[in-house]
Amino acid sequence: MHQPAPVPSAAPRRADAVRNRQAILAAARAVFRRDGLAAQMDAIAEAAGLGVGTLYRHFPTREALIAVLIQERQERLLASAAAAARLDDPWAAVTDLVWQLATFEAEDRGMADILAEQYTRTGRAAPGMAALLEHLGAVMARAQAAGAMRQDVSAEDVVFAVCGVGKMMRPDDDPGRWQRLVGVFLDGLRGAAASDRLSSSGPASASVD
Amino acid sequence: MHQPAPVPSAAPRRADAVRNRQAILAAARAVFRRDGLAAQMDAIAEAAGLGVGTLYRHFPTREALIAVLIQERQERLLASAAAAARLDDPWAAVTDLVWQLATFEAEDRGMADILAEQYTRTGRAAPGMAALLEHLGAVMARAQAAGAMRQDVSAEDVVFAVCGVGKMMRPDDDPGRWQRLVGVFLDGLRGAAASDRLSSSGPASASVD
Amino acid sequence: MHQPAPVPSAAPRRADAVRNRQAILAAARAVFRRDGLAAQMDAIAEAAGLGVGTLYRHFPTREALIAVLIQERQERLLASAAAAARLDDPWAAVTDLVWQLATFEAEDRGMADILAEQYTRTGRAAPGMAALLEHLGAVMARAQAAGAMRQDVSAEDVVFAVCGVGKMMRPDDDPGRWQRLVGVFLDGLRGAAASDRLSSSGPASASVD
Amino acid sequence: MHQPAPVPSAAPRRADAVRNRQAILAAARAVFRRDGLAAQMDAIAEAAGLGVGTLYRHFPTREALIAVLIQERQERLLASAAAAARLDDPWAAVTDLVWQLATFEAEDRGMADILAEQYTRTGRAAPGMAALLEHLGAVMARAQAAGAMRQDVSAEDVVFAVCGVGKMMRPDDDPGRWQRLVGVFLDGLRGAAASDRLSSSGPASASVD
DNA sequence: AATGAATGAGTCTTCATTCAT
DNA sequence: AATGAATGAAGACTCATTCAT
Repeated sequence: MHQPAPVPSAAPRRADAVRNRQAILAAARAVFRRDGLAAQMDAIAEAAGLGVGTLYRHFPTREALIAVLIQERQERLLASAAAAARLDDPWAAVTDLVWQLATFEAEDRGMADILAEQYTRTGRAAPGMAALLEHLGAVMARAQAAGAMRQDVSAEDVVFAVCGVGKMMRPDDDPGRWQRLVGVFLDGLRGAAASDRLSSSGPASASVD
Repeated sequence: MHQPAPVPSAAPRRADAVRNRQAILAAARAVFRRDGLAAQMDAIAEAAGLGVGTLYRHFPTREALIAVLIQERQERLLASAAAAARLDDPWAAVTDLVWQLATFEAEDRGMADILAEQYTRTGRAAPGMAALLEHLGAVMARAQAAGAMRQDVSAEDVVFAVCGVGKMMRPDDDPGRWQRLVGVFLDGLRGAAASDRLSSSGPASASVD
Repeated sequence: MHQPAPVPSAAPRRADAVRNRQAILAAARAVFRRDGLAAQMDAIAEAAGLGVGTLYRHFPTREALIAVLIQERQERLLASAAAAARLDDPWAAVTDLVWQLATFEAEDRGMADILAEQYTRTGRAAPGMAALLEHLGAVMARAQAAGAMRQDVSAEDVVFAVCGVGKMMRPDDDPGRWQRLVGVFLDGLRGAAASDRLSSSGPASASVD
Repeated sequence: MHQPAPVPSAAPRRADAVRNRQAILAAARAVFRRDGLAAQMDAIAEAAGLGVGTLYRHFPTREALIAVLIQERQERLLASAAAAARLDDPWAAVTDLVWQLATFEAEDRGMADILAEQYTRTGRAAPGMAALLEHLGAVMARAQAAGAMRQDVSAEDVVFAVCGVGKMMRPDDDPGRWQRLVGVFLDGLRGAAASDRLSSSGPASASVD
């Protein structure tokens, strides 16, 4: 049983490299959460206990680092989303997925900022977001078909709303607030379309550009 | 015997100055909307067709400019809020005020960003926000007393939610989306507390920090 | 008795113009004294109760204003210098002139700064300074011929020394200090050359570039 | 068994860094000497053959750079001052110290400018200056007690006078001038108080503000 | 491969000077 | 002739990124 001669490029000193990569990602999450999007590369490197050079060896660009951060987190989110989609009760699947998403945002507010920012602005987060929207879309379709959910909202709408809540969260806010608001939102989502209700008759004479 | 109108109060050399001040404010709104809070003074000056120096003559500081922007808009908002508070129907007063707020955010998305960002953080917008919260609080208390609205949400909660939607808006989004979402939110807000409902049972096993 | 038809260019509204020019010069003196050389044109204009534009009508340049300031003051100084030069006693003429110069510096420290700065750096103050040096030189020659003063110092040396004291003065210093030091300096100046004295044997082993 | 010299204390990556730090300090001295206090950071960086960023890495602020410059030089000065204070002859100790100070100013005229400017104003150079004044005060007290020096001058007076000379010096002046003037000053300082002498009778009718 | 020093374009802000009113 | 608003070239400082050790 021969081994492939120790290829120099492939995966040398994997232990170190992987450890460092993880350290950087962890530090980046922590620092972004603390300082917001304005966090500096040096701060992240220091938090990781590494030099900036090492950081740049792993991530060629600030943007690249952020992209990976998004990617990583989305993977976890997609897993929960997939799990939620497997629930039997159609409405329960929707609420579960929404709570997962909101909790995800609450767990890492800095990332939530980035996520929302990027999602709506550029398409950086698009691949993962597409998958999320697919799951959510499927689950919502099921609930809407079962008459358990308003017909006039899309998966994009729901993500938009939850990201909005996520963007408003601050590290030391009472988590009760976002939980209350997600509850309100889900309540509004349940039942028939809103067109027959007074409250959603829309902006009266508002001049919407 | 008419005089060539000796302008009464304080308006010296105002033909240009006032025009330029308005040009700067307009440009600032536009640029902040386009570039977010990161917008640069030079960009604003250029957008206004003026030199940076002129910009600094009118607003001594970046912060000062932003503050005035907030101030200006808030005055308009507070007027609508006061009007909404005068409506007879308790629930109508709530929905009207919420729609006013949301429309306000939609009209100037860049400013909405700034407002939301600052509102929760430093309180740069605090004075105006306090007045808004007062109006909203009064209106909500009336609706809640009438049993027309959930008891467990505060005025802050509502502003938080609407600002969240505002922060997500982008200049070329379909306004239908935010209108739909505000409608959903208002629906969720109506009626008794949600504690007896499944949907708002909260994050199941979520690890909320 | 006819008047020359109101020539437009020559000297129109002389009253205003002269008054303004004086106001500017007075303001400049005051402001330079207060803020040092860093004083701004706007500050001077404001102190004069005029717009910057008017200031620039009278003095095309910051430098020009300073030059005139120097000029003006030098004229006064030169008058005292000429008077001192007319004293009978040779040594008294020297001390009187030196005291005049030092007092001049003390009266307007901002100007003293400017004077010293300009004198040694550019030749801006040169014309007036030349006259001053001539007076001082004549007076010193007389004293030196009479054996009442060291032979090895020049008029430039003396001006240099007094300007040095002038540059060190601050608006709220005790005037006693500079008076004491000028006294010391004059004492050192009196009598025969210093080459035969221990104290002025010069820097021992100092490495003077 | 020799080791590859594990440098003992704290000197990581110092080959370049230390060299650059020295280059910056040297450049700063040169540029301040040439341009006075108005010297710009960019000019210093360029003179050092480095980018501005590097300059700011070593000295966080313009002020910090100046402070270090002062500090560095003062240490050398204080050493000479201490040495002068140890001389047996009281008057020789005074003259030696004064010559040291003057030579110090002459060696780095830019720094002399800064020193004098700051000495009387903010006290940026205060700590070192205090030590200098202490040495000088001790030495002067000794000389005055021995009747070798005027009683009515303080250590501050002497520093003031020498700084004045320092401020007037320009890079290409003949060093003979300042040496001559310091000699004159020391001559004036020697012997009894001047109150019985004509020359120091003070400004006759001068209007001292 | 890791380090952190170096880089320099870009940011906010100031101020002497110009110019429309 | 007076005014003060407008101008824009600097100046101090920051920070993502590169590179010598």
